[in-house]
Amino acid sequence: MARTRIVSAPEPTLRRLPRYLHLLYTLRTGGIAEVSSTFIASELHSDATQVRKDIEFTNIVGHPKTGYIVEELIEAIEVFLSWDSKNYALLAGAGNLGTAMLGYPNFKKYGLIFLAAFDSDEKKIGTKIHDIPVFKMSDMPQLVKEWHIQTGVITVPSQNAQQACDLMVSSGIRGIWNFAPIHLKVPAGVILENSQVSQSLAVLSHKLAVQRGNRL
Amino acid sequence: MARTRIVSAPEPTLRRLPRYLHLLYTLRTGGIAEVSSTFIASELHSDATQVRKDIEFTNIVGHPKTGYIVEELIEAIEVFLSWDSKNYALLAGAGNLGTAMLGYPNFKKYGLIFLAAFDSDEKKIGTKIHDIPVFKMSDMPQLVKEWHIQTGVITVPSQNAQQACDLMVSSGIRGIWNFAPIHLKVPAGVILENSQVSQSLAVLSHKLAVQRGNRL
DNA sequence: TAGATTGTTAATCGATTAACAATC
DNA sequence: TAGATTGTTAATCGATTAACAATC
Repeated sequence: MARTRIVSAPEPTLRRLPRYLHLLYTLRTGGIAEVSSTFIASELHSDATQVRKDIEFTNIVGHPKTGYIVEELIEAIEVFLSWDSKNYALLAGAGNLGTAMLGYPNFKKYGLIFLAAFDSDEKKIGTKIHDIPVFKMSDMPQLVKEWHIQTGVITVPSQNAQQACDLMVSSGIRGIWNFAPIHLKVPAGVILENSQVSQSLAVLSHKLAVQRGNRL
Repeated sequence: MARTRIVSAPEPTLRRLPRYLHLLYTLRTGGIAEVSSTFIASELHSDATQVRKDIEFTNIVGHPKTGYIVEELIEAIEVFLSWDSKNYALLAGAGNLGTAMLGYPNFKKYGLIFLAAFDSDEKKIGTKIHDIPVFKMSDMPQLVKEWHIQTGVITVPSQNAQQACDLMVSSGIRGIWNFAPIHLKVPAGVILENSQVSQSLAVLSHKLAVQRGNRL
């Protein structure tokens, strides 16, 4: 079976696709089989042309008058985001945030499967958190190879983040998802994605301040 | 003292400012008093002109040849993001993620202070999580007024998120920080910021897939 | 001074939005 | 058919990047 070559899309598109997907899941649950870009746009306070442009990247074709088949669209977006196949992951830093990540039920939907956690705390090593075994840091290189882990999640404190990152890189991790509020240095070829709550909070608290200022 | 009116900035700028701030904290800890846009750009793999443009929004003025005073810049960014003043918050949904949020030590730096958590689980109501008391949902309107809470964090499951959101809005919450993977409807005037891990993961897993495709 | 840096204007780039023929 | 929608080209918008005079 010829698999269509996945080409890259602009980041804004990549960030919007999960929003469409969540809406489509709701529609499917409601037994709705077809959906138009107009409807998606009005539900998400977006623009119909933008929705169509975004959908185009997934190589799906719609039908004039009726729109897109919900089931087809779901599958196309899942394939495009690579959420249809398993993405084995490890996590470094089994603290509050790390524990929450290991127990987050939605990751399975996104193909992300945690096989191992790593921590430097002796008391945690050898235990299981949400059914995932915790290992000592030095076990990482071996387990990455044995279990074909390609994604590493960093939930250690800032001051240990670069060290954890370096260990992941030297272990053979291909993509790093960083939750520590610090800029990590990675070699070319390793993909780094920062998910920093501080960025999101900055937008919210600044907007709140502007709003307060406007009502003075 | 005349306080400069805070004007809005583009979202990309707002998202970059915390990155500068984290670097500046590191510099301050290292005893460095001055920094140039060139240096910040090279450290963060960014562009010096962009750094200067971003900094301009904070109304700080630099010095030719030497750059900016680290201490001044830190304060200006903190003021601009409104991280210098207290932002009282509540959280709805004291599960795995909610518990992690309540215990996240960095929020204090960003001015975010949790005064109350809300949950529908009888067993959690009346207890404390990371020193923050857990109330029943129906107590929300009264506590928001009494404690002047203006920010609400949503960490409930998707199917309960809109309900939690509506309760926050009717209680008088001005800004909502949503972690549920669903599109929330809020009235005009209420600020909604989505911090959805799925968006960040979409970027990472798609890039990983493209990289894999390129090496076939 | 010479040279590094800022502040700012102009040029470029890329994403969003508008317009509309093709389709069913 | 009439009318709603797609797919796509063109126009607009806004952010990024380049260029450079002013500054110390």
